[in-house]
Amino acid sequence: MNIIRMKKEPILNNSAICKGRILAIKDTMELLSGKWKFHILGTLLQGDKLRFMDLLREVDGIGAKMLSKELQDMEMNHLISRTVLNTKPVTVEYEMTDYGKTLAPIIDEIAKWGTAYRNALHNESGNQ
Amino acid sequence: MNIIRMKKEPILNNSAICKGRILAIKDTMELLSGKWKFHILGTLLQGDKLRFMDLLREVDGIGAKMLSKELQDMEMNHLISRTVLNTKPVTVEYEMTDYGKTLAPIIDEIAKWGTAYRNALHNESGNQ
DNA sequence: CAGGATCCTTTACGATACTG
DNA sequence: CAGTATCGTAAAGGATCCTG
Repeated sequence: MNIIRMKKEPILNNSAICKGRILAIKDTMELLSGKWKFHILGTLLQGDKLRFMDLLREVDGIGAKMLSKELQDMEMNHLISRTVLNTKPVTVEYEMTDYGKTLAPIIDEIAKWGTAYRNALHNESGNQ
Repeated sequence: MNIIRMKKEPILNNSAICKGRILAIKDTMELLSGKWKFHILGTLLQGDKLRFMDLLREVDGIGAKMLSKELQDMEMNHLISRTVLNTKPVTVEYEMTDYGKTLAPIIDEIAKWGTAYRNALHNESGNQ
């Protein structure tokens, strides 16, 4: 016996109106999740090639394991590139890809916000 | 004997030039860390007040526990406000504070990037 | 409805060693 | 130098039940 099921469309209430935007945010943050991605990207975006040890020093507080993992992660997503040089011992350079550089506006906004508003907490008025 | 020491300035190589910027990024991300903050903020920024259950539905995938925790966290940082209404049973509304709304440019950039570039991965040229 | 309490599983993260 | 391996802690995340 074939029971015909009403093809129940997903309810499109107000919630769904700007769903694309929310999906876009989710998508982006999937690439940038984790405690260190923005920090690393901010560092790589301000100059050029950096070696592993450079990053270990510049990204304050990160350990080798996390740095390694985050770099691999972002390399897989084509945000940064990894170049091994024929020196001895080997030198490895990391830098932003062109694709990764398109993240600059995001990082810039974050840096700008941090500069402008972090101190705003001090003179808290009745800002609720 | 006074040995005149060259007043060795702390080495200001490229690393230190934009240190403030990096600190600003770290600061900002401290407020926005976690898997769900951007998602929740993006949702709250696109409309007005939302109740707990609304957010539970809109923020796709989050559970009650995490939502509760993230909301408390952001309320503590004055990014959002929580209002309890005298209904029965109680209604609780969340919305962005004026301070929280200053995050809009960041969220916008993230949403914009997600919309523009998430599909870029499909037609990968030799972008390396 | 808006959550908190409890329990349990899975990642995330960190410190310390060790290798090519 | 540029990592990996190993181990241990902390936080994320889910399920279920409970309360005002």
